[in-house]
This record gives sequence, structure tokens and C-alpha cells, in this order.
Amino acid sequence: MSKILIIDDDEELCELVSEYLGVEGFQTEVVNDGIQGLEAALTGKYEIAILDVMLPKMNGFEVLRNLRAKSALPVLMLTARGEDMERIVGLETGADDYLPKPFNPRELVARLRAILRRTIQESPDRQGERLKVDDIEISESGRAAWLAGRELVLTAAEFDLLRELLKEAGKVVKKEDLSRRVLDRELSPFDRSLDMHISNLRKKLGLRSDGTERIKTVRSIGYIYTLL
Amino acid sequence: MSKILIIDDDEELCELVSEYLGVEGFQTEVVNDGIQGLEAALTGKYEIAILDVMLPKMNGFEVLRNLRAKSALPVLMLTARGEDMERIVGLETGADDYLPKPFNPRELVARLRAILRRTIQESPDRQGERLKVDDIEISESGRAAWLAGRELVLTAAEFDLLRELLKEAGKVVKKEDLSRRVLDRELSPFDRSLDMHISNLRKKLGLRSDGTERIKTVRSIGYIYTLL
DNA sequence: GGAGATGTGTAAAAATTTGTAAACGCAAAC
DNA sequence: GTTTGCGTTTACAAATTTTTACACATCTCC
Repeated sequence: MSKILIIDDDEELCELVSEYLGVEGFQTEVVNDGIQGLEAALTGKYEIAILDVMLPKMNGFEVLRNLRAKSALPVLMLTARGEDMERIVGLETGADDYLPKPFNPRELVARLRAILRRTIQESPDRQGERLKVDDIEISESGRAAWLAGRELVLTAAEFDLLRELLKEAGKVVKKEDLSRRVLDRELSPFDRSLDMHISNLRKKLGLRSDGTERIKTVRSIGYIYTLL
Repeated sequence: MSKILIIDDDEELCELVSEYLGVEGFQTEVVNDGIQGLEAALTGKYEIAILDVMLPKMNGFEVLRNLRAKSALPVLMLTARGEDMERIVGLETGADDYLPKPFNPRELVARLRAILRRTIQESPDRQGERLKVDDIEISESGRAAWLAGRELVLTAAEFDLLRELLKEAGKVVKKEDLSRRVLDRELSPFDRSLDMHISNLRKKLGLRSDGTERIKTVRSIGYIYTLL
């Protein structure tokens, strides 16, 4: 699944790395100079590129600069040994990580995985995972909530209720909708469950630092998580 | 529009980051120690802060803890490389995200944007949710109203009624319309509810300082919030 | 102007809705 | 089996809205 582009003119090293990465479950392709490397990187076929600094025709920094004009493809740079590369690699060139030669192939794999993990984390399908409204933050998948950085201990119903209110913070949410979304049933005339959960939630959330109530009642309609 | 506070004692790095963020359309300000950082963060001038962990005078965690006592300002922490502090650093302390050093500026921007996206703060779309008419101000999303700066204690119906009148301040609003918009029903011949709410609202608003009535009656038509 | 018709102001009563403590039921954990 | 935790129901107090009732005000028509 993960296809890796290796741009390096040391064919022996490419061979070794390819093999090692193959064992680790990656597919690889190799090119041996900067121009070809840039072209290949721009095809969109790869998930990540390993890019040597010293290259024929176009050096690694140039390749990266040109690549960055058009693509956000993650790049791990292979650098000559030297300590202050950190800053240069990290900030100025736009690489995602670097590794000084000679390197341990295990470390190479670890860093590739780290980069992939980071970049996957930001992919759009994770948006909406976390929701933040003034000093409250919730993680939907983690079913956890924090108030001013401290975790709130909520029951399942309280969490769902808070989530639904925060999703529409600043807007009134009808009781019928809350009942359907939180309790998974139609609201019936004398069902006071929702009110109880609101009451308990209010107790756990407390008032804002300015003394205002977070969840206000809109009589005969529903509730609203207020925004200042 | 977005102003970013950078709290880091590495001046060279601050310079680089400022420049990069400038290109990406952010305004930045830099302070170099924890004490100053905390003070700056509390001014309310910023949309988000980038906070280094290792800082002179007060370390990043302390700054964050102190900040969280008073503010929900989004914070992205810069951490030392390597440790898997993800959950601990990320959320228990109240940070919105973290990034290990050295980092890639593109990733920094991506994370800043991600935080801002999920953070419902003072976003511009909240304009128009606040309504000001002479010495009265109301916040729709907060369902709160202030008279001369002091909060009015209004019931749901009173709030809705005031909102509808202020939305058309200086214009007569028909009783039928008020009934539909405030009480959510057609006005019927002997329904005096609206009149009662008007009466109660008048009591809470009081007269203007020049002795004039704020809400005037237009007989057989409706009511009007008068403009001086 | 005056009598009746119509509409408004508002106190008070009645009805409705909400807040919440406490009791209950049930299922999972022990 | 017993305990524990959670969602629900019950019960009653409190808050809010609606209705009622009556005093006034305003308009209309003569």
C-alpha cells in the first residue's frame, strides 16, 4: 500500500534499502538522479520519498524546493553527517525529517513510519474528531471530554448530550432532537430523562468563570450551549 | 486576521517561524520567556499561542497551567523530540496539540489551521449574532442581554421578544408577526400573552434616561422599539 | 360630548414546564 | 449472591407562560 520513492545515486545502497523496506512491507521504486527524482515525486504515485542530498544533475535541496512548489509529498532527507543540519532540514527546506548517513535501516523504517503516522493523522477524515468550544474539548472517538484541560468524568448519556450541544454551540437544540440523538427514542410527553441528564451535566460543568450558565434552557423548545 | 503569539527563547527559530507564518497569512508576535508569555497570552489579543516547553523563568507547562486557570486560548506546544507524551502532553495539560522539535513549518501551519478549525472562538461568523441598539446589547448565541452594561435577567419569551423588537428597531412590528416569531403560534383573538410579555419586559427595561418609553404601543397594529 | 365598541395595561390565578432529590430497575462487575 | 453504576421514573418545588378579570384608554358614530 505504501509506495516509497528512493532518490539516491548510490545504487548499492538503494538495493539494500529497497530490500530491507520490502521485508518491512513497503513497495519501493528507485531513481538515481535529481531530475528524474523530481519528476517521479510529482507523479503522485508515492506516499513518501527518501531523498539524498548529494545527487547528480540536481541536488537534494533543489529537488525539494522544486517539489514543494507543487506538492506536499512527505520527504525524508538523507544528509551528510553534521549536527546543525537539524534546523536547516527542519525549517528551511520543508523536509519532514532527516537522517544522517550512514544510518541504521531500522531507524529509517521507524522514521518513515513516524512521518506517515503524522501525515495520516491530519488527513481530512479525522476532522470533526475533536471538537473544542470555549474551554471544553471533546474527543469523539475517545469518548472523553476535558474542561480547562482536566478530564471530565461523564456517563455515556452525558457525553452524548454534551457532544450534541457542542456540535451546535450557540444554537438552540430542540428537545425532540436531543431525545432522538442522545436517548435514541422519540420524546414522549412526560419523559424527564433528558432534563435529568442536563441537570447532572450542569453540575459537572459548573458555571463559567464569569458566572454565566453554560447550558441555558429555552422553555418549551430545548437547550442551548451558550457562546459568550 | 489571526494573530499568533510565539513563546520561545530560541530567537533564531522565532525569526524563522514568524517569517514562514507571515507568508502563510498570519500575524505573529514573539516573547522569549515564560512570564512574559503568560502575560501576553492573557491580553486576549491572540487567537492562538505557540508555546515551547523549555523556557526561562517559567516553563511551558507552568505557563499553560496558569493560563488555563483564566483562559481557553488555544495552545500548540513545542516539545522535545522523542518522548511519547502524546496523550499526557496533548490533553491532560490543556494543550490543543503538540509538535516535537525540530518540526517542519508546513506541519506547523497544518496543525495551527487544524486547531483553529475545530476551535469555535471569536470567529467572524459570530458577527451579526450581537445586536446593539442604543444602550441595549444582546448576544443571540449567548442568549444574554445587557442594559447599560449590566446583564438583564430575562425569561426565554422575554429574550425572544426583545430580540425581535430590536432586530427591527424603529419599525413597527405587527402583533401577528411577534406571536409567530416569539410564541411560535398564530395570534388568536383573545390571546393576551404577548401583551403580558411586553408589560414584563417594559418593567425590566425601565424608561430611558430622558423619561421616554422604549417600547411604544401602536394601537391595533403592534409594538415598536423606538429610536431616540 | 357621550355611549358603546374595541384594544391595551397589568395584577392575580391557573396551567404548563423545568429543576432536582430521591427512589427504582436493571444489567454488568465483583 | 451482592454490589455498583447508570438511566429512568417519581414527586414536589420553583419558574415561566397563559388565561382571566377588570380598569383604562382610544376610537367611532351620532
